[in-house]
Amino acid sequence: MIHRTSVHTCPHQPVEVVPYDRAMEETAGAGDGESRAERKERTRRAILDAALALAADSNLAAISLRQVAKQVGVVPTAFYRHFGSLELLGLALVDESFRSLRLMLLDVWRHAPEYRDFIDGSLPIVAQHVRDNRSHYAFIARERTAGPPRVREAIRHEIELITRELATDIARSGAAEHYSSKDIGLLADLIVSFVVTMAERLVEDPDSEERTLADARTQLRMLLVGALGWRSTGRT
Amino acid sequence: MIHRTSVHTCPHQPVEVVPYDRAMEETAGAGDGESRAERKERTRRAILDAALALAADSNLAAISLRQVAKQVGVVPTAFYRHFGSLELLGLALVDESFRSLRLMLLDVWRHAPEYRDFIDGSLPIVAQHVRDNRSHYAFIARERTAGPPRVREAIRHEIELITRELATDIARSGAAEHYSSKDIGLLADLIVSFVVTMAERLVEDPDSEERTLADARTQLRMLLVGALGWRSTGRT
DNA sequence: CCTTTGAGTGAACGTCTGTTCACTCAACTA
DNA sequence: TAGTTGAGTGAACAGACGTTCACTCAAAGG
Repeated sequence: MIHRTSVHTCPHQPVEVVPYDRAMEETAGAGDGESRAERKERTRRAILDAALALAADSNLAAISLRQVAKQVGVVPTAFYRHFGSLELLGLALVDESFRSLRLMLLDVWRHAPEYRDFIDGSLPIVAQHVRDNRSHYAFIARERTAGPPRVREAIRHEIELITRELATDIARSGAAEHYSSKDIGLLADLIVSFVVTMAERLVEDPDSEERTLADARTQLRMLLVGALGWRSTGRT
Repeated sequence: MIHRTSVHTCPHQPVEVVPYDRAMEETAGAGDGESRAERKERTRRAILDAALALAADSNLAAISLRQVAKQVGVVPTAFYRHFGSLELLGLALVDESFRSLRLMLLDVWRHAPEYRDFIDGSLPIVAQHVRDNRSHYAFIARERTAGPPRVREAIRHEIELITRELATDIARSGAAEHYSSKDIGLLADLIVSFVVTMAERLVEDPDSEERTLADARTQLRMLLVGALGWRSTGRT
């Protein structure tokens, strides 16, 4: 583990997550009509958020169950009531991230039947979504290559699903009529890979969003204008 | 930290690195003509290799100085004689990885003046290099997004240098005569990003190398045939 | 030859780790 | 209303962590 300070005592630097303040709730009404399930869900959320925030400074494999618990304001053992391990927590975060992402993509595909619209209309929507869910995208970007094997696998699978969906969408749009279905898949993969790279950059350097986006637009146009003029050599 | 076992005692699973066996050397001749500097360099190498092997199971931020020392067969304090911290060790690994990578690229560019040669001739060379230096590529792929900030920055910078070099090479080759210099830079970035993605896949799933390579060749052809027919709109 | 150097040692420190266990006590259910 | 359930508690454990310090003792250098 790499410490940020060179001293023994790690000063427990404050993270953005608001600690789960049990005292406050109890003084302010002694259980103001909050059901058991609601309270459990609230703690679960607090754990997810705390893990997301703590992992942001390094990564999932480098944080500890106890750090998460302290951040949430709960005793370490309470963690096990919600997740069997940090790895399972990671899988939950993958799930959560991609659920939101898929909803966004549905919206994108509804509004972009043509590839030109795709470039000018969709990229900003993706960028907006990255901006609104930075910590989730940062998590995906990191754990995609550095996470525990099962987490990596889960992310890889989700991205593959999206790629397949894009492929059927390209086929349906008729923008690549002369492509074999295999080559449509490769084109979709090319586009998704590119967008993943772009998202990584938006996450890493949010201040350059405008420039990153402008460059990406040009690059995507190079890629598509070219690729769609290309002639597939395979059959079906 | 995420443990691979659910028990207290971590059984210290063996890694491929041969432990630095001090006893053997001393019994076998009591210093068989090895200079002080040579011995130091040998320990340094052993530390680098041990860190590379240990990080392969998770990542740099998740391994400990003590694990590395145990793997090398040396007492924890000895580590400090070679590196001030795990982060500095990481920077050394970045340096080492890219030194080898740059030599390979020099070779590629010398043999590929035309873009068609680039696709059919260069991709296999890159793939070969990934195969021969898997642990280094795996390290770069992971730490590029999940490493300590300074390590991430170092990797980003190295990749940027390579991109610039490719851009001047494209310009010199005259393959994109109608491109503005800025757009040549964007094209180079597009190609490098693509190759990085391909390298990540070769690392993650070495058994599918042949298929990954064939797909990448098709995709790169889509990208280049298209992009080089594209018309730049900016001015120099 | 005698001195200096510096890679590697080994004990010690205070802290943090994952996991166990028996427990409390408010919300739910019958 | 009495009984069950289960989220959260708090102590305890054995071990791993980074870092310090004074040390050894062979190679290097005068």
